[in-house]
Amino acid sequence: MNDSDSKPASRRSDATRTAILDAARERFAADGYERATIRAIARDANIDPSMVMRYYGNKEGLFAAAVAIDLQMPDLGAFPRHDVGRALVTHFLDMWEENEVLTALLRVGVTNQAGAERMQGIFRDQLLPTARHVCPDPEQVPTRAALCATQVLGLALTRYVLRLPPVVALVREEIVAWLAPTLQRYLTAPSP
Amino acid sequence: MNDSDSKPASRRSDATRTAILDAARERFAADGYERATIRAIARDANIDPSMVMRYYGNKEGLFAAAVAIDLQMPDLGAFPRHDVGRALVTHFLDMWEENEVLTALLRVGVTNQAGAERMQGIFRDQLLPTARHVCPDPEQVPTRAALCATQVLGLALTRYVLRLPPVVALVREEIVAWLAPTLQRYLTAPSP
DNA sequence: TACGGTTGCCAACAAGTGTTGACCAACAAA
DNA sequence: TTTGTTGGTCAACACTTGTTGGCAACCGTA
Repeated sequence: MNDSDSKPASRRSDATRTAILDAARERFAADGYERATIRAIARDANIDPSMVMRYYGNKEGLFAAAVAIDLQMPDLGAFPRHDVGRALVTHFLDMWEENEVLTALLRVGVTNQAGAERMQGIFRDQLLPTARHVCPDPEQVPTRAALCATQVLGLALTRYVLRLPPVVALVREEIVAWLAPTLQRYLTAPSP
Repeated sequence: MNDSDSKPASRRSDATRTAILDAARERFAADGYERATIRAIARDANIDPSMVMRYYGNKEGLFAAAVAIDLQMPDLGAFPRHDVGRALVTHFLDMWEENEVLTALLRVGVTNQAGAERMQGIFRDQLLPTARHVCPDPEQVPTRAALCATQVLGLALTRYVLRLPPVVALVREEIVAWLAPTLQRYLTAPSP
């Protein structure tokens, strides 16, 4: 342990490490925290369960390593003001459909305290700063960003987790057309 | 087992039975399906775990008995057409805050297949028929009801489960003021 | 009184969990 | 070669889970 930062220093076991992370992401996304067992993850990664412990300490450490979220929020200030709602929806749809990690975090956030706190952190560090660039009154930023979160997470919940049939049936363009005005209003409309 | 229906036929053990159900509701709401253990529920109800099995067969039976949801949906046709959005939000806020069962079902729906299917059933049998009374085009009813579900469940998720601070901080009037127009549009506005 | 059913507790089972330590094979540096 | 480090497996640990069957106390009825 001489290189404690900046240099990953490729190890011979890197393949195994990433195999574990991949399997973990998949299992956490499909089963949630409790039902995603270390044994099942190890089986998916074709290694022994004890390797998971060696490389990631314990189950919480594995989860922390597997689920690292970067929303890659765009600069909403760069869009025409009347278009930020649409920009937000499309961005979130992109994120969510290319990346099972978001579903994993949502599932875990519901059953696990640490997961819930992680979601709070992502909201605070990634969504809030973005909203700051479009909201008129800085004092209203948390409220408006929170309202956007309710709508976006509600869509993710019903579409990717609960799978309500009519929500699953919606095509991308419909979602954008319906949700964009909602987010637009939450972000920029005068406070009611 | 001679009275298989209609007459509850009060038993001496009724107090225990309802104590179990109460404890079960609380635990399912707080912990979700997997982490709400029968032992913990029995401890809360001050009885032996084996009693739970005797009265409710198994854990799934207990969940089915504990979580029976009646949304008590109002007849939206009785409201002025421009007011159905507001009526929906206030009704759901009432339901959700007086009744921990809804939070229980939401938590379980995320981690348990049977729970998810139960939510789909509630949507189909209780929300859909209500929406039918306000939507112009019957063909659009599922879509519009589904959109309402995304917003309402998103609020419940972020407020009662994830507890995002700015969502928790919202007072009832703010929620109504912000969400009513959204639901109103999802229900009655012309399809975009 | 005796008796059958109900209510309840206790102890145990089998299975599955996260986690640990002993042990072996391959490799790299000396 | 020898030595030390790394990657990996195996078997077991301590514990928790849902679930079961036996047994004692109580009840209303006959």
